Amino acid sequence: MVPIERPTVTSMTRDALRERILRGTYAAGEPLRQDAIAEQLGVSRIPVREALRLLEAEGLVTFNPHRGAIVSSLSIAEIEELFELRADIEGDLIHRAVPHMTAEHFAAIQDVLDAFEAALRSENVAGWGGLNWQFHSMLYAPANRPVTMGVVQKLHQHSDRYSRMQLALTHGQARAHAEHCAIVRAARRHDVRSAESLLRKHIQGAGRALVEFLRAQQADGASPRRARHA
Amino acid sequence: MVPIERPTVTSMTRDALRERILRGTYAAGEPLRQDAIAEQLGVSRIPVREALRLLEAEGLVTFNPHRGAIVSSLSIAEIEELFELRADIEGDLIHRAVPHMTAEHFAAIQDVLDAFEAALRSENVAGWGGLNWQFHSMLYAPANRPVTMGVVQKLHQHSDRYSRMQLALTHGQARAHAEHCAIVRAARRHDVRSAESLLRKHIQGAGRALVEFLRAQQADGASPRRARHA
DNA sequence: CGACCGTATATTGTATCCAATATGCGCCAC
DNA sequence: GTGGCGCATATTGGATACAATATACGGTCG
Repeated sequence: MVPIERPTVTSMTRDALRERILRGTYAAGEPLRQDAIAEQLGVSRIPVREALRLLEAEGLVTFNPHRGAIVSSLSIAEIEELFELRADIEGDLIHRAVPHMTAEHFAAIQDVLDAFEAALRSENVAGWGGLNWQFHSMLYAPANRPVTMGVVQKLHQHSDRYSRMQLALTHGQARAHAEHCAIVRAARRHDVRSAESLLRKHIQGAGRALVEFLRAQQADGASPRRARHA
Repeated sequence: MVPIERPTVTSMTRDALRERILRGTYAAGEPLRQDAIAEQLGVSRIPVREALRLLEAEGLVTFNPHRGAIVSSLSIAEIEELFELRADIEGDLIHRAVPHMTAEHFAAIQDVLDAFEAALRSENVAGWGGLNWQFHSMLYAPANRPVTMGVVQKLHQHSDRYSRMQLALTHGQARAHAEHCAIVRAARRHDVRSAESLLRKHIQGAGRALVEFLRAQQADGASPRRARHA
């Protein structure tokens, strides 16, 4: 049994800010003025500061002492690395998970896949990020590797932020969904090697597509202000 | 050029608390009363709270809404997993790093090794943790993988906490030092496979020794209060 | 005699207020 | 005219004070 979520102003502020950063409402490199945010959300600055610190921990925000927080951004090289790292770690996870998968696991995974397809049809971009993580985490859950899962969740947080824009613009969601289904089919056959290989290709492919997209965008001269992540 | 460190009360509080947790002054599962800490350090509760949040991000403490923070602890299974994960990620890092190592890298690494040996002789347990991370991070730096390095640093933070007690009590430091030297020798030969293999064994061995140590300690009935990490 | 409910206390969560620091502009000297 | 110094302002960092929530104890009812 999991303890019920008891929301505090800080946690709600954190969620609100995270959503805005992920949606791109606050662009990368943009400064996050504490009092402005506090006023917008109708709270005091204290929970805003704590929320920003939490987001710093998640890597979404970077603090400069006495100068405030900015939306952190990764260089294209770092994004590339991020997806390579994910492919490695998650490949290992699914490798460990597949042998332990039961009918219940597959049923739960199928539910998420269905929800994903529904979101795809209704073009619900916002819901996509959450469902994607749900899918991946359920896929790895049978591996029973809580520490690794914690790491992966943070990496996902980062990559989702960039994935969202790319997928929304290039119709990558349909492809992602198809690849998800293929991975699950391999897992159902208990074909460990195929499942791992498909997953790795899935992640690497998404990374490559994203990097390509970003390079093209950058070449357009639409270079937003740069602000490197500490 | 790296921006100079501009200390704030929050960051100093964070460092003080981290040191205490790492040293074991605050045992695992122990509740961290904000006002008590604030009074001890002669600051108000605000920086204490922020420091605790930062440490939460590092995984050293766990927050329970309205019930406060406790020193987080990992189960033995999780510690085992932690070291396996480290072996995987760091193995990959050194694999990438060795081909790019230059004479300057080796010189810098040798300095750390020497400092390590000095610390070993003077039985400076406190300095050990920092030097160990310095050694490992310099070993991986030529791989130029900043995102992965960030992940690894956090994993080290965790494992160092447990390593310290084990190494201090079982004279594992000498062995660790010898293994470090062997890894560097392989790297100097540009023998990628050996370096990676030695590193993996180094980490896995440390993990196994630690787990053994913890199991023995636990069997002694000296089981401290359990408080699982969320 | 036991279980449940209410209140009292301790602790965290949040707001308001003050201090310290960074940035930008204008003035002055050279 | 240009470079540097100093003040003004905006913004964050920190302290104090207050509100909300959780735990524990004791009383009461079944």
